[in-house]
Amino acid sequence: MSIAVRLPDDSLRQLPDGATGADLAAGIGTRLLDAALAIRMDGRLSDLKTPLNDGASVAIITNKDPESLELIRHSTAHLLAQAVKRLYPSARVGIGPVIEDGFYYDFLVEKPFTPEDLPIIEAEMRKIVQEGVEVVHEDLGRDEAIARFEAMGEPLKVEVVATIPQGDRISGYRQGDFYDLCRGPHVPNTGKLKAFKLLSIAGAYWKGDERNAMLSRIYGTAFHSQKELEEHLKRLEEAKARDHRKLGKELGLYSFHPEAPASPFFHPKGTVVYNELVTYVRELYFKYGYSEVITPQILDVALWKTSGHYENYAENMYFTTAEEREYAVKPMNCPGHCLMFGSQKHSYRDLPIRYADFGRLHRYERSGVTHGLTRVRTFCQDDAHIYCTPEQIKTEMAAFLALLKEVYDTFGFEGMRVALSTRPEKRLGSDAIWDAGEAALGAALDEAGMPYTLNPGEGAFYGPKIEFQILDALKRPWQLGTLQVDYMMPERFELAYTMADGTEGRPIMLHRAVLGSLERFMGILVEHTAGAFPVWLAPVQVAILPITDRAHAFSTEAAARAKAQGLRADLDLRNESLKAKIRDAQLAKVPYMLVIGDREAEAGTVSVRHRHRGDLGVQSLDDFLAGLAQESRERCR
RNA sequence: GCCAACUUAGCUCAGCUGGUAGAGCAGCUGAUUCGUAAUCAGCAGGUCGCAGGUUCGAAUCCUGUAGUUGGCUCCA
Repeated sequence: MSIAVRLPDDSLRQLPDGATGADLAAGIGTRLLDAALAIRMDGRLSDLKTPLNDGASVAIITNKDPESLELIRHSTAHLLAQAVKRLYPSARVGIGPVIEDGFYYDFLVEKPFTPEDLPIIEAEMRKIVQEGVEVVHEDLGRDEAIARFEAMGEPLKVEVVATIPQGDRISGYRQGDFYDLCRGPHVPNTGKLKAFKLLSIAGAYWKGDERNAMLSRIYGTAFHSQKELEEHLKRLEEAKARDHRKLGKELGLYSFHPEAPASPFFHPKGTVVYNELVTYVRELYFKYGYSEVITPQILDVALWKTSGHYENYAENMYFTTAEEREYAVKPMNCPGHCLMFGSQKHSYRDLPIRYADFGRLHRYERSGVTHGLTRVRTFCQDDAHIYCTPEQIKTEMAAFLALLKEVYDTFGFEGMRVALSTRPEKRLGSDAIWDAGEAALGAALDEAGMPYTLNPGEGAFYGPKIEFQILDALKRPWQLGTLQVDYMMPERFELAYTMADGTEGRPIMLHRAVLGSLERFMGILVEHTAGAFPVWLAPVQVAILPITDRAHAFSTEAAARAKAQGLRADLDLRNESLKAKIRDAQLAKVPYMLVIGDREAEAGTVSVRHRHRGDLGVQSLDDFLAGLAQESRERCR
């Protein structure tokens, strides 16, 4: 008996019955057998030693195939578990999946791991690699699997087996003294795992649920080669160097204080950036027909009961009492806007009405989840609420998309992705209303030709939302903009407008933001630009550096003239060498430096240096200032 | 909130197993007047996050507390 399989180049190959992927690879060449990690049979990844089916299409997976990276990481996770079990026999294993840039494995241990354990575990892993332990697949019956893991004293694995749907195949893998429940596939031998590193320790709840036991998680990563691993570690370093918390401190932008946990203090330089962002958004509001409003910070709880926040959002709100009356600090602007809308009669001719509000919001976030500027307890949004008729949703949405694209283009954010978040468990309103809202957003996206993914259950309590995600300079994704339809709040506040036939209609409310929170946006922007803001945002746009005090008079004049044009100039009259002044300006990431010595002071010129492009030569002060003003005005990147 | 780690001068960090706190940079003073990433010298600066405890003695050990950091299912 023999079988035939089809190779990727469409050739057929005859093999004896029962032959495996390894046999196939060996038949083609010993070097291929050596490089082989797994096979893909009829589109499905499988172990190298899987028996081949007659007539199947089979490809040998090696390091060159993209799917092999995941394979290696998964097998490295197992290698980690094996090493841990050898070193700490009492440890119970949880799960060990592959994640974005590596893998993790969770363990139930009496004493959590410490960072000092990592090198020890890693050394044991290398030992197992040296041993070249064979990794063997085994099919298991459900009862057999449960019995086996019970016998092994692995309660978490037993629990996992119980969650595997009836009818699914259950399989285990043996590698020497270690046995694990796993879907696979895996590399055939631990000797194939060459480049890996354990990175960190973290506590993690079993199944991510805080009611469950806390496990000790070890994160690691693996690559095909040491070189790729090192490159990856270098990228991590780069990201660390751009960390907005570090740069914010170094550049004097903002600080945090225990007196106001997770609440930023913007220093003068950070405030310049912040205000420039607001100015920019204001200009766009003018262009796109928004009206800015100002609303109170603290409002009676009665309002929050009307809006539904009291029932659905109270755990994120701050409360306060005065004269025995209970108030809440606003976590959102929308209820205030509804009061304003409702205070006047509106005609269909007035709609849409777009209220924009930079009001300061406070939201209580659990202490463990705050993070620098990106997750804070007080912030402002470039927030606006659009009251419109049902027919106007589509045009409003199209206009919003145009606004969004304009803004993201200004900052150089690319790779926009869109997600539609649907009804959460905790919500207001009937299913019919949610059906309508989700359908309206979906249809609007379809009409705009924007592909999107679904985030089931991630919507706001008052309505579904669209979230817009971009990629920064390091290709990391960030969610910025959002657009939400809300039928509920107009209903609860009994908002109305007079329709053409004289009867009353209920407006639809759209919640939307482009930058999202200004605080968070600033953090993202610091990382995106590595702190080197474009001229229009730079706290100091030009540093004026006299070489000797003979040049002080002209330098002072240059600074005054820059200031007269609305430019932010810093005059460095310190008794320091030019080199030192340049170094300080470079470290402060000032876009332009003007070197002024005797020659320049004499001729009324400046020697221009750019923070990235270096010495740009001499030009007249007027020409330089005109160019700088233009670069700032046009918001060049 | 939970698990773990961290918290020493304005900043970045030393300070071994407990024996009365140190550097660089920044700051201040003075000298130097200099051409594209740090001129030199001197001075000053900390009740070691906070509160208890152990000890003859605590930055160091223990307990509590605050803040920060890494995480808390991209499902065997």
